[in-house]
Amino acid sequence: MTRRPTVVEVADRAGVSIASVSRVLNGKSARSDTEDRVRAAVADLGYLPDSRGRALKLGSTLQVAFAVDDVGNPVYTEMLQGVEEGMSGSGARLLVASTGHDLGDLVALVASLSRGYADALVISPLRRSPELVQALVDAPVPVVVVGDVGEGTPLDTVRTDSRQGVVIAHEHLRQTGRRRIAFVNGPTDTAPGRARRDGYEQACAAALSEGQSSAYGMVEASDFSVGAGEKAWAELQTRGSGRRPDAVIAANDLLAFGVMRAALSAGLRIPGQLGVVGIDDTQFARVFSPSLTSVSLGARERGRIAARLLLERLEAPTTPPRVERVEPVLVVRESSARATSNARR
Amino acid sequence: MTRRPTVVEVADRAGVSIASVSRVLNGKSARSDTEDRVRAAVADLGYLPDSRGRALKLGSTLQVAFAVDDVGNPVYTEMLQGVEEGMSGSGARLLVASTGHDLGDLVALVASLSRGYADALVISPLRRSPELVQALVDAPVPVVVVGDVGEGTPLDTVRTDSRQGVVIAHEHLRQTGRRRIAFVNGPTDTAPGRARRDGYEQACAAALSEGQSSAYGMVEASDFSVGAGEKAWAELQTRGSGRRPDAVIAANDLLAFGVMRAALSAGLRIPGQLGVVGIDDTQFARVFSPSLTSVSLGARERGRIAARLLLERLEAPTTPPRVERVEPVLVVRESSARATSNARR
DNA sequence: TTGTAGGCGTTATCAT
DNA sequence: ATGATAACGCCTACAA
Repeated sequence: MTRRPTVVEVADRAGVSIASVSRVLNGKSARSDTEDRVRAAVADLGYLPDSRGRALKLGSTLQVAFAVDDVGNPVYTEMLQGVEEGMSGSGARLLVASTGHDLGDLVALVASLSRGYADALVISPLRRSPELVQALVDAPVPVVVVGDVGEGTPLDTVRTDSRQGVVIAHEHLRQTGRRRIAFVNGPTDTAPGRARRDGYEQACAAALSEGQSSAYGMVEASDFSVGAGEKAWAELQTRGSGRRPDAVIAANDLLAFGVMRAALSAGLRIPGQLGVVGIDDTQFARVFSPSLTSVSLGARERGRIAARLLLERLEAPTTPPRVERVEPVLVVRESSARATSNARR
Repeated sequence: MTRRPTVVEVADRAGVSIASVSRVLNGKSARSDTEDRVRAAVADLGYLPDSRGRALKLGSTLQVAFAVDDVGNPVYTEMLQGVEEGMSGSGARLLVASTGHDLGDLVALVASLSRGYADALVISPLRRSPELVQALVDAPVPVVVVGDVGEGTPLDTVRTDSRQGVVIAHEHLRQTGRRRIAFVNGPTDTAPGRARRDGYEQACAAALSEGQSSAYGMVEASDFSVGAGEKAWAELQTRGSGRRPDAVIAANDLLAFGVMRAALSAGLRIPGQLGVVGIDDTQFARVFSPSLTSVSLGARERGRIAARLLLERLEAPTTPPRVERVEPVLVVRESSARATSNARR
């Protein structure tokens, strides 16, 4: 187990100076016989440039950090895959930080970027405190935010319109005949939670102005998980004016899965007695039985776009920040089919 | 946007030498007033040690690479979370490489570790070629393999017994009265594919020796995905001696979800007409409707153990390689309940 | 206890 | 076109 070769050994073996080795390896012009000898020496020794030396000298690491609240949520896995796709070919590696739910951790993470272990950051935060936004703006490396970070914040951003996503879901459910549409939201101290609540309120108001009363009420789950969705369903049972909702919009697919699981366990038929629509259109929405109608927010594409923005930002650090948008798209599946006559009790 | 401070600036401000700064920061003894002044300077300047300089000097990066075939498969997400848990507190960052399905990529990845961008590697390869095993053994950094890498390979390993997992699943299905048990396997050119096939054959043989004929046959899916599971179900329909299987063991949960989706779409009742058991016990097994009986292989725990082995290996590089085992555990849920009389046609 | 100086492996400047 | 040399930021003998 001998030490790894360095430029010095390569130079010795090729009979040239380390400067020539470096030049050849970095594609600067060199006499062809010099180049040949260097390449031969490199091949002989199995030399690979050390990324640590390189990082120190160049001040960049070819690493991008991806920070996310919960890698366990498939929507973030898909976003991760998008980022990976978007960066493939750039030679950059991906550093994944699942920050749990501690907001302080996130701020600390961003601050610690000034240790220089990543050239850039892609972050999709659930909660945005003023401190976090400030930390992102002040970050020592380029940052791309996937999500809502407030108008006018000078950061590259990939946005979608999840408020509108809820509106679309609501319209769809009304079109399938539902009139008592409940909303299972995530925590409203999160950006998506607020946006989606606004969407629900807007949709209910719109329905009312068309003479349709459709609001059943919102229940706020403790987080965006399956378990919280199950609890939210239970809570929904305790309220209500005697009548059950005939449809539920869930703020994301995990909550929707939880609602479906609880409702099906209680013996309800979906979509017969209960229509369900999720948000995110994660990979399991299609698979679940019944398959879940869901509003796609293009997680994978948002990841891809974030990566592209990042690469372009690294090329041109001074161009003004850009905002890219991905439109929500309703994907209709079984869980929201029109309640059939034989589904009536 | 001024440059980040370095030890030099800290030393200047504290009125000491850079050596003293370094010593204080690394917990070596120093006179208390020196220490105070250094700490004050550090705080004033918001100094954070540069990980690049540190990495070059110390020859280590505080980074661990985690390589996996498909981050889209929840079992690997869970393993990732386990690794993250196991490393928390070590201060190490996690570099995630989803290698797709190209084996050459994997070998290249391992080889590129000698660029020194990670101190260690946790890898859970689906396919193991002699080249890959050799690359792992020769890797310039400690490697922990989660999975089967062949007896006697001198590498830290976290194993489970997925062959036994299939046997357990088979026994369980027989106990619930099934007698025509099919096996939907993944590709048999993968290590898990082979182990699970062996388990199925062993289980069928054991049943036969007890006078129970239970073998329905194996179908090999093109990969370990939901879509492949759906196709495998279709293929299963084309064979068979007229009678349908009364149960399916799937080589992992994704395949099981695919089978369930296809079977339910075809109008079959689960578990009434078809019992289904998966492997991995991923987070959605509990959620699916009907919930999926699955053999847990402790993905998260294996990740945690891998991280522990790694940290211990970094402490003591010369101790002999170790093998840790996680036992398969059957988690019984709805999809394999005994076929009830009203479920008979 | 503290400071000086050297080196980790690389790239880049500046002579030649 | 090439080579000697100086950085990048950090840690750590070694000397004082």
